[in-house]
Amino acid sequence: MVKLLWANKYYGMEASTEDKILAAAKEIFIQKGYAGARMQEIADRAGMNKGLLHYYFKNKDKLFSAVFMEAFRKFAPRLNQIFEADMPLFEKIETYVDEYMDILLQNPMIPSFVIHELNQRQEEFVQEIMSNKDRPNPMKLIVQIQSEVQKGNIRDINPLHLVMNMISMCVFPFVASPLLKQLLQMDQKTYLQFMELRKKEISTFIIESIKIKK
Amino acid sequence: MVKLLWANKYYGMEASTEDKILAAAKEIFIQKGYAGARMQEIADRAGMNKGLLHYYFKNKDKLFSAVFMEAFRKFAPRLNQIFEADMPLFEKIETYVDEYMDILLQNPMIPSFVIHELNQRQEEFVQEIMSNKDRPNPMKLIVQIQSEVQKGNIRDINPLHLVMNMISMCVFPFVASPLLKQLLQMDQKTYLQFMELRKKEISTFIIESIKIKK
DNA sequence: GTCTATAGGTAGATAGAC
DNA sequence: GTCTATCTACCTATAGAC
Repeated sequence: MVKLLWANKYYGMEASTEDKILAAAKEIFIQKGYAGARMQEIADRAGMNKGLLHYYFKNKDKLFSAVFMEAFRKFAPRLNQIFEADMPLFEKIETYVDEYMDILLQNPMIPSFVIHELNQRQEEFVQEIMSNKDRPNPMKLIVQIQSEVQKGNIRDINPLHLVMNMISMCVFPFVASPLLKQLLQMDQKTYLQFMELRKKEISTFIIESIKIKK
Repeated sequence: MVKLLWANKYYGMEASTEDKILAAAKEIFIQKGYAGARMQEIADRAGMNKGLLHYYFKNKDKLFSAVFMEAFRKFAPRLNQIFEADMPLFEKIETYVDEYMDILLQNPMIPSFVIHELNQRQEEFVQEIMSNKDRPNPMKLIVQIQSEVQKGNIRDINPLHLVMNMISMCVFPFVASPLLKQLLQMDQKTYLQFMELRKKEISTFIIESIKIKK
């Protein structure tokens, strides 16, 4: 029988064993990291026996890879679409921040997971991951910024730093959320509301910094 | 015999066993995290037997705590000094960015270590850490920004977001360095040079964003 | 204080019944 | 495909010699 991927989600069919494993593994790996995750805990979370994990994914490494690549690919496609869109710069910045923050609000723990696991591994591994076609690739945006600088439409700024600023201001509050929540004395709900308002703040902050003063 | 802490550093005396353990544990824990670190590997790095680690620090948890608290405290004191300094806002921003980036360049792996370990643990643990007198505390800076807004010396901006922007732009490039290095096709040395130049870029970026247009 | 040896527990992975 | 039982390796921690 050909399994339709969307069937489980849209028609209330019980998830396949493989999907249950992946869902459980995602939770545990993202929360505890590769080294801290236990196959037993993933099996418990999936409501099944440990042996089944090995039946479906052979070993911990392969199960982890499946989870990691899915997490890694969650961000790039939509962002690359924006990076490469044919759109005025200020509008593109606003769109980028809005959509990036939306994806982050829906997947708040993925960035720290991906970053930590990339930190753990050798440069060769990172190179392999980043040669994937689904990697983030801001080159088109960098060229567009350079062009706007040359035309005198924005102040003289190094495009690499501008892009790094954009990414940093969006992602860091999610990566460091336990620290920042405690620092600002906010609970989880308040912090998420704060992030929602932050979309507008970041866009304004960037545009005010680069626009030419009249 | 009273041991002088600076003796080992300034007079070339051989480091004490305890200091050797701490130095080795720092390397391993920061590189691999608590869950990924092995007592055996720390002992090997320190050039001694595993049993000695337990003799000096009782267990893995206590050794980790010693390393973690030292790492955590590395940043706060100097930054709090700047946060609370009696200094014009723009000058304070420049000083903050300069000095923060310097500490980061000297300790590039500590932020991802601290952030990951705080992510792993319960809110109670984070609260305990953050009630420490050596915690980062930007309250004075936030008040100062609010005051400058009210006086009309800078544009109307939410001080919490401004502070979050400052921290994000400084720290994130270190936390996500494997990813960003690969994205920008830089080797380690080039990336560090890029970070050195970034000091000026960040200060300018912030000040251009908040200053009143003439 | 420092070492070797080992206890005691837990992890990933496999074998084999159903 | 799914379960139980178990193997083997490894990890933390301790015991005890020197």
